[in-house]
Amino acid sequence: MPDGALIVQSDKTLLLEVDHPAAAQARRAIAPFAELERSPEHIHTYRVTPLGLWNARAAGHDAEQVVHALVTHSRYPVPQGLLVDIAETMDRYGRLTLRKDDEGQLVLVTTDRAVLTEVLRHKKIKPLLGDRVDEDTVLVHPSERGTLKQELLKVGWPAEDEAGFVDGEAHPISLAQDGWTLRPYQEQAVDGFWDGGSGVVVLPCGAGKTLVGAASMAKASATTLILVTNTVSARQWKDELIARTSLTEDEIGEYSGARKEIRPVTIATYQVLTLKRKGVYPHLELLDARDWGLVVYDEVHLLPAPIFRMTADLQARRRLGLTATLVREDGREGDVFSLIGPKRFDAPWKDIESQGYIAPADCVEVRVSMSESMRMAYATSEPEDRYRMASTTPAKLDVVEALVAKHADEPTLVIGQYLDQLDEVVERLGCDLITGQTPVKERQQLFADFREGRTRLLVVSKVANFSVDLPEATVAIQISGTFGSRQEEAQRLGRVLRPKEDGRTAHFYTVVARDTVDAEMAAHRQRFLAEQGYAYRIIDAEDLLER
DNA sequence: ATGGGTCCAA
DNA sequence: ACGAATGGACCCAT
Repeated sequence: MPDGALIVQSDKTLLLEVDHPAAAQARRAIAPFAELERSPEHIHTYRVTPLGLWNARAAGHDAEQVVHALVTHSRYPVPQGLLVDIAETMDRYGRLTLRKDDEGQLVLVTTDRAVLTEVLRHKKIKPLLGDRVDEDTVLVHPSERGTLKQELLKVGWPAEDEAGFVDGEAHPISLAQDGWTLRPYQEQAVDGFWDGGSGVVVLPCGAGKTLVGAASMAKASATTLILVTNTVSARQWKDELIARTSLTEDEIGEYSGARKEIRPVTIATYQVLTLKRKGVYPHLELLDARDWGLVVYDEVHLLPAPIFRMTADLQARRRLGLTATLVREDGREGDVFSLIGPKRFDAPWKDIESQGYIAPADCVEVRVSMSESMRMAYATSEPEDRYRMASTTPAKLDVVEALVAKHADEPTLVIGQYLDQLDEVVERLGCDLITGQTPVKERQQLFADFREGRTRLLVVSKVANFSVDLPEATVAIQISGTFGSRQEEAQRLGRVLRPKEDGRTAHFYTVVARDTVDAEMAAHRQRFLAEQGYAYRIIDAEDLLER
């Protein structure tokens, strides 16, 4: 009898039977190269993509390992064509290599003349290349190093970049030696990045990405430019660097709208760099203000498009990308691969959980039925109004109340996207509310009340996605969210995953209106977490309310 | 110089 | 395809 957990199909999809005893093992085996596409209750669908295979390749996996993973877990004989295809795709990475020749010139060399000939014929690639040195070698203008990698990836011949980096201006940085050490996975992440030279480290929220950055800076011991999404995060980086490294306050500069300090370590917001005036970028000078030895990109999944363009010109500098999820809602994963670098380290959330660094989580989707009148209104409404209508159905309020009562003595966050809906929750439950309009002072006060246990229930809007100083909770109840955003889901779950002193399980609820677009979007959002091995339980609101 | 408020882009 | 939050510019008051 065939009994693997996977069904491997020739269209490059993999079907994983979730309740199979070896499902977890199979999921782990395919995670390095397959992306989860759909995750309903029983069968999850993964897709094998070229980018996934190349990331696996860059991480040191070879085709043999990928094939082995499939063959081991497959229920039926694996289609031969697929195996051939996988081997061929993986083999495409590294046929072309960027490196420095003996005279120090940047060249593209190949182990396969036909490939070089093929790419030379591409209209977009030809102009990026200089004279042909010999049959297997062609000159590359240093300024086209990034663009060339982007274009080569697009035509399916991603180049391995071994051209190395400038050291940049040296600056002594060491990790503080006062009774703490990097966690093993952080150490591995730093080594993975350093050996690769540039690329992306993927770690869950709260797993200490900043420390991976700090340790990489210590390894480089060079002037460093750190790019972050917002000013709160900039301040956090600064505090953390002062606490955990030999760096002092006056060695770290802030380059934002308010300040324009350029110091050996400079922390800048993406926005200030992307600011455009009459068609030019006035703050681009920052990138050349110093001979940076390392550029750190925080939250790579949010990297704005203009930064990609600027990064194309920074290919000679070491680049470290940090993120909780490589998924981008705009599909520019390929540009992250070409311009920042391949994935160098990736710790599945479940692995970090089993080591006790993040709390175990119980994820539940609660399905509520809309009232008859709401259903009629929904059925006759314009498609553009439907999402909001379903998301904000008043029936959700009863569920929130019941869940809050069920976890009466635990710190609980209610998270939603529509301010009116949040007002209703506050009215019903009589608790505090934090939105974008809440002044910073008041926010900090409310955060402090919650953190120190004076209040146990807090309703928050989308600020929850951004604000780094949101206190930890053990229960999060999500009542509405951005159109199926996977990374939002990841952020929000991250909010409750700080390990609890007593090893307690965190609870993550998503309240969804049955038979509506709300439910569809929820399914889409949950894809990322399912990929990380979190199983959603689905329960009926009616069952919850009876008890 | 610093802190607040309003407006705007994406 | 939407509503909400953001950082930054600009302006004004100390």
